Amino acid sequence: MANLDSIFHGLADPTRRAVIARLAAGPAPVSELAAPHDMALPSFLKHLKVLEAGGWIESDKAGRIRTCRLKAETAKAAEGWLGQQRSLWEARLDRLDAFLANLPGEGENNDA
Amino acid sequence: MANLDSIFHGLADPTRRAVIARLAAGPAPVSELAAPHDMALPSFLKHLKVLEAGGWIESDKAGRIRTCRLKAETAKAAEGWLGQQRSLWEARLDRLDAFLANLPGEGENNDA
DNA sequence: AAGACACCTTTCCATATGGCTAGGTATCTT
DNA sequence: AAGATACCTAGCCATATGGAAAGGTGTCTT
Repeated sequence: MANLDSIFHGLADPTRRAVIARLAAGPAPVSELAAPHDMALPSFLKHLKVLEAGGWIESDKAGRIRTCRLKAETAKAAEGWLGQQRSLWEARLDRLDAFLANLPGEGENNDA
Repeated sequence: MANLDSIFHGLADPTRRAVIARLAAGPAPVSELAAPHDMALPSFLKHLKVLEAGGWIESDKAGRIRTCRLKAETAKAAEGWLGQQRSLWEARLDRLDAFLANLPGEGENNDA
C-alpha cells in the first residue's frame, strides 16, 4: 500500500484529479486519458507515474496500448484517514457541547 | 474556500497531517503544535502557512501567543470530493455486475 | 516493406518545496 | 529596566515538481 504522502500528493493537482474522475467511469488507454489535457505526452505520463506511485492506478499493456484502471483500496485509505480525523473532531465538539450545557447560569437556550 | 490543489497539498506531508490530527483534539498554540516535531521553528511555521493556505486551520494571536484551530468546512470539501469519486466508481461496478449477471451461458455461480 | 501509431526515455528548464541560520519585534516576568 | 519567551521575517541551499523537446521501441495497418 502506498503511503499517505504519495496518496495525497496524487490528489494535489487538477490534471491528476481529472484522470481519477475519468477512471471512476471505467478503464481507459493512455491516449484517451491524455486527450483532454493541453500538455505534451511526456508531461502527462509523469502525472500517471505519480498516480501509480500513490497507488491510485494500475495498468497493463496489450500490444501498443496501455490500459489504466483505478485501485479502490487507495481511495479507501484516503477516505479512511479523513474520516478518522473527522470522528475525533466531532467527538471533541460533542464533549464541548456537553460541557457548555452544564455551565451554571446558562439554560438550554443561549439567546434569551 | 481554498481550492482542492492546496487542500490536498496540505495533507501530503506527515508533519502537517500530525498538526491536523492534534488540532482535531482541540485548539493549541504554535509552540505546542511544534514541540513533537524535530525541526527548527521557521521550518515548522512554513507548514502552518501551507495548512492556512489550504484552509485547514485558522488562528488568532493574544499577546505573544497564537492559537490555532481546525476549520471543519475544509475537511468536508476533501471528503466530499473523494466521496463523489467513490459513488461514481461504485455505480460503475454495479452496472458491471448487472451486465455480467445477464451474460448468456453463465448462471448465478461462476465456480461450477 | 513502409509508414503511421501509441507509448517510453532522456535531457533540459523554471519554479516550488522543505529544510536551515541569523536576526528581528512584541510581550510577559522578575 | 532587564531578560526571557513566543513568534515572525529574510535570506540561503538542495532537491522535487511540472513543464517542454528530441529521439527512441515495439505494434498495427496498408
